[in-house]
Amino acid sequence: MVPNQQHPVPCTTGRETPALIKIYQALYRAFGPRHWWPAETPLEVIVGAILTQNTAWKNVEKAITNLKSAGLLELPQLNQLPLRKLATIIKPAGYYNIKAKRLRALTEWLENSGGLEKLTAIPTPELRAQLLQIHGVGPETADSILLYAFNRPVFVVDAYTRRIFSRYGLISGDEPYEQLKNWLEQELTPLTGKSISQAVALFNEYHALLVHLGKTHCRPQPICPGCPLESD
DNA sequence: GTCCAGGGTTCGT
DNA sequence: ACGAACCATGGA
Repeated sequence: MVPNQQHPVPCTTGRETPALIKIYQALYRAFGPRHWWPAETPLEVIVGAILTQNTAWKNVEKAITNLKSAGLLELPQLNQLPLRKLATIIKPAGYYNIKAKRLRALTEWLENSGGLEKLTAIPTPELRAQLLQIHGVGPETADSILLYAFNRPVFVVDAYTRRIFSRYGLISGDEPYEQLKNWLEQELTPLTGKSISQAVALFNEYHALLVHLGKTHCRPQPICPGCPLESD
């Protein structure tokens, strides 16, 4: 993965600090940098993005370990591996039959596009549109890939994002995906200065922090005991 | 045994 | 444009 070099603290000169930034700052103070996405290469990010669909990350790690130790976490090898074998190898991640097909759809796209390097030249809206065409790639998976594999400034909306922001009254929680994504990007982008890489760094860290809060405090039923956001 | 996890597709209304 | 069933493993 590409590290986020710039410390993603937005400039909040003028006016009152927006709630979205106060939440971000509270999370960053409480948890520190999350160093997302936990992967060594963009391809590993992409594979992980499919494998983690509605699945605990712990199980994804086992599948990725299997792929690595078999030397299959490279584009040509992964794309040529028979679907039956691929499904067997990623079994711990669950839904292994559909996920094998989804991985294949992605690696075929990568091969037909001339590899990850060529795709770097494509503008974000077009790249996002191409990703959404791929079978098994929905909005959240596409945006995870755009942000964490291609370093594009998109906000990844997931269940934790909805749960946490709605619990604090910022949203109702049942808004359409695109609406939430656009709102978050429009609210946060003006606070990130002019550089795109700063927006990338903020979106990267913010999503990672939301997931960490969600996993540790913000499950569906129980209410957050000792939630870091309560003391602000 | 039941519920949930870093979703998406398909098929009903 | 929504709602529900479906996919499947492993941990709590």
